[in-house]
Amino acid sequence: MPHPFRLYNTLTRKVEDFLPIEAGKVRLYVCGMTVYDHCHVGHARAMVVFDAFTRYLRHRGWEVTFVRNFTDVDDKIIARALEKGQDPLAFANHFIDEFHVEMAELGLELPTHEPRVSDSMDAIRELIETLVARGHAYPAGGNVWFSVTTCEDYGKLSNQRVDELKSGDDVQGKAHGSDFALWKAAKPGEPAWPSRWGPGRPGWHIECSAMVCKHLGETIDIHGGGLDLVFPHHENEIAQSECGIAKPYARYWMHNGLLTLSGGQKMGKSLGNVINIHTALSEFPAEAIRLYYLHNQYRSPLPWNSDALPEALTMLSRLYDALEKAQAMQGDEEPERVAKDLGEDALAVLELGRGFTEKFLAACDQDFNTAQALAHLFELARAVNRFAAHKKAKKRGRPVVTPALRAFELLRSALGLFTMAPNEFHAVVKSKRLAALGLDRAAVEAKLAERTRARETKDWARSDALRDELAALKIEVLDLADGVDWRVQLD
RNA sequence: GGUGAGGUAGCCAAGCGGUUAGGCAAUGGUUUGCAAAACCAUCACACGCGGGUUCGAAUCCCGUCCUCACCUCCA
Repeated sequence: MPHPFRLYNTLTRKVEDFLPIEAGKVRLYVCGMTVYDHCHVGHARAMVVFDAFTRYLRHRGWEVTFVRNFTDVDDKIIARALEKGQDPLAFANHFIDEFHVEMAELGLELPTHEPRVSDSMDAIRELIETLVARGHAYPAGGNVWFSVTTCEDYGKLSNQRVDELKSGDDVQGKAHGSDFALWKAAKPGEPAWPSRWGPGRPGWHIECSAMVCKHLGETIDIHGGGLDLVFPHHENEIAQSECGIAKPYARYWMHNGLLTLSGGQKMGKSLGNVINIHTALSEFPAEAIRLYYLHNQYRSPLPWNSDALPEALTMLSRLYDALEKAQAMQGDEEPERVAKDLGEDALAVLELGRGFTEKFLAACDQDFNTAQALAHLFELARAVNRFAAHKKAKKRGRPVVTPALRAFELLRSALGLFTMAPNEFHAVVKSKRLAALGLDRAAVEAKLAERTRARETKDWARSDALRDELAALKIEVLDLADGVDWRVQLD
């Protein structure tokens, strides 16, 4: 039996108990990319949030059907492709392929379905025909427009009133300034699909309505996307679908907050202030990026600056260090006995570990509050580190740290973090940071080896000089109890 | 102008009527050949401002000042 949870619903502006249409099942649709450019770190937030949310739901026992579309037929795609002398669909496909590679690298699971506009023409035309037949849409000069004034509760998601909207582009043939295109007549040289209104292509909003219906049914449980899609995109989807099928479209609307720059201004393609996810992934491990997104509540704006990823990596490294220490512990006694013998710190890590699952999932159950859920993990990690300083922890500590190890496993299955072994993680960090600074690994390791030789003969002057040289290259040397390690500075 | 979100210690950020959230930075300490990492302590009895309700408010109510987003393509 799946576990209940609560979710903020943009439609009602309240956190509500989630009630599924069909017991045990969640039908989730999330607006994906319009593929005319690279995926940036703002898009990636939405992708990671809904990937993590899906993992959490499945962990909680829900059967999730997750659909995320690609908009591969669109004005901007066509304009950009023709500018470069390329076929628009091939141009879009190129970015879809890149998106898949980057999302795999980011550690995303594939959605159940990834429909494309170009594959959904039948469903789109069918819905438009229904809307025309029902009097909610009208053809004019090869275009088909949706008539917002025929939709009684138009504006219910964004609380807009038709008569107060600034009127959009003044296109000939439109009956009302806020009417929007369902079908656009093709101009010469543009890709076109046949229809009873003449050759053309779908408008932006109709595709999602059609794909939702085709893959998930007439009414779905949760519709997600970025907060910037509330109006007009999601508002228009509701209008089209509810006028077309005369049933509610989506029961819960879940919107992720946007990435913001200094001063709170949002990051967006139109503002030209974006960082591609490819760039971030080349310099930081995927899980550091994931932690950056998930350490904030998904609805809050998330500030982006040059410290964001270094800070997230610092946090993640500390957590992996705790995991590594816990994994290194041995022993197979009764946990209570070990806790009794080794003192307060052992007892603390045992108790925090045992209480973790409940606290972690309770936070996720309350509007997917990963910020609070992760705070519990930091408490646990500190307890592990504190206990690890005990001189008998390594030999006998395993039993008291076993619940903590399970906590890290829970993070992997419920949020997609800690999917690597700690040594693997450290290796990834090193290679990405070296690449980010353009450093040569062999040269660094040669200097380190030379320094180790100097230390063996207690030639501290030489050893420290080499450490300074490495520091100048932004390499920090760590002399550990069982050898030498190093890392690349983050500032 | 319309609609919505928000203002929490140096910075970021949970909480939303009564128990130290958490992170990052900084400073001191333990440790170390010296460092780094880790741990401990401090910064932190903080909640835009002014009233009110309450035994009790960051949390509720009224007023007020700011910030951001959407209303045009945007995750």
